[in-house]
Amino acid sequence: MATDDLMSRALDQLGEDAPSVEAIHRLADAGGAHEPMAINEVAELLDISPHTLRYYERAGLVEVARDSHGHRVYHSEAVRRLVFLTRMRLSGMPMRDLQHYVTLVDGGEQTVPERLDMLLEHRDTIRRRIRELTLSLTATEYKIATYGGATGPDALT
Amino acid sequence: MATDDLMSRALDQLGEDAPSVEAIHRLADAGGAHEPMAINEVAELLDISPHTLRYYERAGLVEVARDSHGHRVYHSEAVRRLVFLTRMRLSGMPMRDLQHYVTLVDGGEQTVPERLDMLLEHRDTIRRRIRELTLSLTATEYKIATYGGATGPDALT
DNA sequence: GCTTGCGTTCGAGCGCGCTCGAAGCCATAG
DNA sequence: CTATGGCTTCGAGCGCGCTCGAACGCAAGC
Repeated sequence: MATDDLMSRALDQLGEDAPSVEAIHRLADAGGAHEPMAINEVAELLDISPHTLRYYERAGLVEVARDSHGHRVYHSEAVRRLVFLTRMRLSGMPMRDLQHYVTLVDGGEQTVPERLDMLLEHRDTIRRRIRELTLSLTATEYKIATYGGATGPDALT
Repeated sequence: MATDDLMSRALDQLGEDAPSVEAIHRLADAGGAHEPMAINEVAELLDISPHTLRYYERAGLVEVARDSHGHRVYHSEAVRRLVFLTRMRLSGMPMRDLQHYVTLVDGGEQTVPERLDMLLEHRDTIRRRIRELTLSLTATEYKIATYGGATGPDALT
């Protein structure tokens, strides 16, 4: 009984925003070439503030070129890296780990195995988190469904 | 193609830990009666520290009785509330909101509609977060799968 | 020529959610 | 009888990830 509920709910979550299309679109974005961009454009693209972009640069996550006026110019390589970084941040990877990751990237091909390890571990972390949230979702929906029955089986107040 | 992948992955997430059983178990826990418990027992039950339990109490989230020595005694009502609170915290509800929620509970039956509103909104927040994480998971798995092809379509470095 | 506006650097500050330390009380073990 | 250990209160401190403010530069528009 509950298993079916959980299954259909999971499918609802995946279905509600036509996510496969969006996912493909984002992946395409990540791989595509960009014209050099100004900080505000990148900020809007990634939905973060220019402050945060400067912060990431200070933190050593990405190198950004300057134009003749000292203004930041984000080339496609920087943009692609930032797309990756913001996705990792959004999914909960700590700054620390991202800093370590980029030092690995700078370390060349021989660090590929360790980079893969990090990604595999992060994948598992995301999966755990999704399961955790799915449980909380189930509990919340249960409480919503049974609310008002103070004498009922909820009493979860 | 991608849709099928996403579906089966979602089902995997739900299936990996026999979650329906666990969910039912937790819900049962939440509704069941407990003997009065000491702070350490509650901490272990909820997998949080005694420090955090005292902090929640100071924050006004729960009232806890004392024994003759001034030590905390968690009756089943307090435990049930803490089960709920920690589940909400785990799923990302801010302390602020929980504080507001418990003041509503203290406000009596007439606050039930607002409480329900909060739960509905939180449910939507959890759903959004799950979708967000599912997207990041897809991207991470894609990167893992295509890693090493520096000339390939990934270039997500 | 001056204002407006967007960029720059740097360090400091903030909001959140804990987490800890100091000082003290009480009870049981040796 | 004393020491050990676990509880108490209280306020302070911390780690994270931004977020902001001050002081300044340059360039296009009126």
